[in-house]
Amino acid sequence: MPEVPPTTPSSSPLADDAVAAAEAEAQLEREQLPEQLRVRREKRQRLLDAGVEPYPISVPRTASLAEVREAHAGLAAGEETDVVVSIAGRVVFQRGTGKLAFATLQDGDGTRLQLMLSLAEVGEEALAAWKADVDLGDVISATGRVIQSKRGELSVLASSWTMATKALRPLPVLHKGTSEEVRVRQRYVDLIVRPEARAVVRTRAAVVKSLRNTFDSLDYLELETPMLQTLHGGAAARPFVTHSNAFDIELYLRIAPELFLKRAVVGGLDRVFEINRNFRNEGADSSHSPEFAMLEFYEAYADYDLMAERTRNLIQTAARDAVGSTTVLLADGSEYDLGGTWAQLSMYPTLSEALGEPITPETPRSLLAERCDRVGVGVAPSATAGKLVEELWEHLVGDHLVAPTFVRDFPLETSPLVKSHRSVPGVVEKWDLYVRGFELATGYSELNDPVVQRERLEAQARLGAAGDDEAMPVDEDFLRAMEVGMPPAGGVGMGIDRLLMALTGLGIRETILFPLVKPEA
RNA sequence: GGGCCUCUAGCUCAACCGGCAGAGCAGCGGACUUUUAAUCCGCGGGUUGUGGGUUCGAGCCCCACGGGGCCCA
Repeated sequence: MPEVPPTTPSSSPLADDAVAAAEAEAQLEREQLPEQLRVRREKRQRLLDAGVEPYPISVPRTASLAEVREAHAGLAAGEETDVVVSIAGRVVFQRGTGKLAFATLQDGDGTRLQLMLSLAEVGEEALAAWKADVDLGDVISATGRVIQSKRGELSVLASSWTMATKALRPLPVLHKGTSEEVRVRQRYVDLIVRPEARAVVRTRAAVVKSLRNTFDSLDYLELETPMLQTLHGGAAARPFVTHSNAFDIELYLRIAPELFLKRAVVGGLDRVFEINRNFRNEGADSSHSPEFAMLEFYEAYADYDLMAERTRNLIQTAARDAVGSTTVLLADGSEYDLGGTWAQLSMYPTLSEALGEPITPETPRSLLAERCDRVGVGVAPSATAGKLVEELWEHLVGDHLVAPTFVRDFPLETSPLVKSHRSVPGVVEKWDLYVRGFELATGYSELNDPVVQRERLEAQARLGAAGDDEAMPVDEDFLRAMEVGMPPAGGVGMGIDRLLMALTGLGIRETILFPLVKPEA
């Protein structure tokens, strides 16, 4: 985008000196470039000096590499056609003889096609220019007949070629991978050299498309609710804080869309979903990213049982749409079965079994803290009895769940937005879906009694005042919406990145195209 | 937050007990009209992540810091 140039000309000797010094420094920097980068810059300049544009606005292209492959499958070795095509692609592999050069071109979808340049067909000048100017990584365009080489490789035999984009940096060795650091820092390189990296992007897009299709078939509306919020609510998490210049107030990047989606349900939007980013100012590891894609959906007149069914349907349909089966192949080569109905178990009974003694919502905090100590779970002084139950359960049971499992009926204190259980006192109608030992989704029968909701949020606010920096503040506008009345409803939150992890067996940073990484030194 | 592993040429990696920093690919120059990680001849390419320390001598040992990965909390 062109900037308006400054109106004051920099003609003072001082400014000129500064400009000269900057130029000298830039020159020095160029000279200190590694040889391979310098050589490519020199080639670019040589092209310009010869009147050849290294970055033309457009180049001839009448067919993608895949289209050429499709239209000419099954030619015999040595067979030539009269079909002339113009193709373009990145040079990923080169072989040359004196009067004949071969290059492998790669298209954006990973399709490759061989290009041949023979002295007889392309001419002396164009062949010499090819050898002098083209490096691995350049994008080029070529026009010529489709033929099958003597060794049986489908090829375009060039009658002319032109530079499409001169690459100034060499590609990594094609037949090794990229290092883990290059993968996350330079995904653009990773995508060129590693087919698996391209596949993840496509799988992710297919999954999201499938989710949208499923929602569409259920008459759900897709909404977009605020990412910049004046209060952070809807989850137990530390928010990122930012500042609005226009309003001169602190704002939070959202930790969850929940409180706004529920306002929408109050307004009569009975079936709504949102797929968008959440931000949590917490640790980053192989299953947590500070920004992550979240799906939340709410349905009036549904409860947590129906929402569990909806969730299973969404995931199994996404698996079939994105990878072709509910039995998925993981990155380590093992298979994982997401098909059929999934196990359901209840938190307090399974924890009681694991500990060998009955644990109920009435079990005193002191006993739970002692059991945490015994099994090596760290206890924060501010943690409630319910929090300790969850910690113990995760440690003793959750981490070991391999097959997809719904864990039901959570402690009340840790679930301030969930309705109390219809028959079991002291617990709420909430489930977590565990897949391969991690939490993939959570579902509620949503709390809609505004008086109880106020009590729960005020209890949260007291925890916050006592130092719990994950506690929610009281959101008066949300409570006002609840007072207007939300129909009975079920709701679910599911991490999109985690869903990709479940379908592929990859770490979260491999499922996110451009994950947040620390700046290079 | 804690533990373990890792950082060497553009890329992927070597370098024995602390003793002249190397290979393949890539690059540069040359030969070659059917190659498929072509082949053959020749050449260049390094602040060993950063800063300290020990030592006659440090890529290697010690300390601190930074980046990445894995495991745990």
